[in-house]
Amino acid sequence: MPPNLDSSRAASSQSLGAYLKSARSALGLSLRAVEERTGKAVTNGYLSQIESGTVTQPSPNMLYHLAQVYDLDYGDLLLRAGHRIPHSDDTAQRGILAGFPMNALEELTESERRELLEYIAFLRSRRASSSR
Amino acid sequence: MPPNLDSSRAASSQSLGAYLKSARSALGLSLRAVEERTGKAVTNGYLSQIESGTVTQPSPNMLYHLAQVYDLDYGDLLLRAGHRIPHSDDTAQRGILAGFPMNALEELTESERRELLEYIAFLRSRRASSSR
DNA sequence: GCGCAATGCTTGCTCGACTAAGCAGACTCG
DNA sequence: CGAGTCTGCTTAGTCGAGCAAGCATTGCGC
Repeated sequence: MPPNLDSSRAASSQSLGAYLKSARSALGLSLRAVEERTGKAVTNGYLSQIESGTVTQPSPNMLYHLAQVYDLDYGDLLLRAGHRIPHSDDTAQRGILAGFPMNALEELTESERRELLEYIAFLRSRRASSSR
Repeated sequence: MPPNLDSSRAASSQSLGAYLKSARSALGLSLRAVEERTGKAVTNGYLSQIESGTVTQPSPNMLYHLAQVYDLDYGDLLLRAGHRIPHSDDTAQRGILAGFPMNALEELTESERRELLEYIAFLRSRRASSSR
């Protein structure tokens, strides 16, 4: 559960780093553990910069990954980073979860899920080494 | 109301510039007129870059100003620019299905996704053969 | 014709997000 | 005592957003 759901008028920009740091230590995760769980989307060095305030306004995408790992409210993080968030009404957001048969995942056990994540990480790392 | 509310299956990255350009010409505004109405937040040169596709991912703040001037849906612009938007109703939760961070799936390519499905099939078959 | 303002557009530059690679220190195990 | 690993952290460098200032063209009134 996100400790803070207030959202309208968040605690401005200053606290983002500290907020994320406390969230991480609350989960007892190392910088590299977080990097791992974001699928390398957020590197440990960069996370260190965010927490120390060297980087003050991470991109929405970065914040999204962190929100997932820490189980925090994404919109709240956006606000803390100084981004505007859309006025809530409906909003579509349809095609984002690229057509993937999600029910295929539901039956998996914990350990299987973990294996799967490792496999995804493998896919990602394989691609990372080839392109770019 | 935004002239275009279709949005399910957002055409993502490529169309943002053209979309904004048509929105502007629909209002009969010049680049500098828009710059003026955003309070200089979006300069005419930069807007030209966005419309031509030279800049592909303007920051949320820029998009917000444009949404204001053109009277477009801010969240929709965010999506078209490739930003994630918060699931407003409640919490991130949505991103995790059965304890599985779906965000891990989103960046995969078609072929990778297919590989992944095969791997899931393998997990399932392995379990089936053991017992249960 | 000559200005002159307004149009869209380009271009050199700054600045900050972000990466990749490394660092020193703390800890464990042989 | 190493050798290895894990921790947080730093730093040189790349990349792209965003700006200031200019460009060429069009169209107006004189």
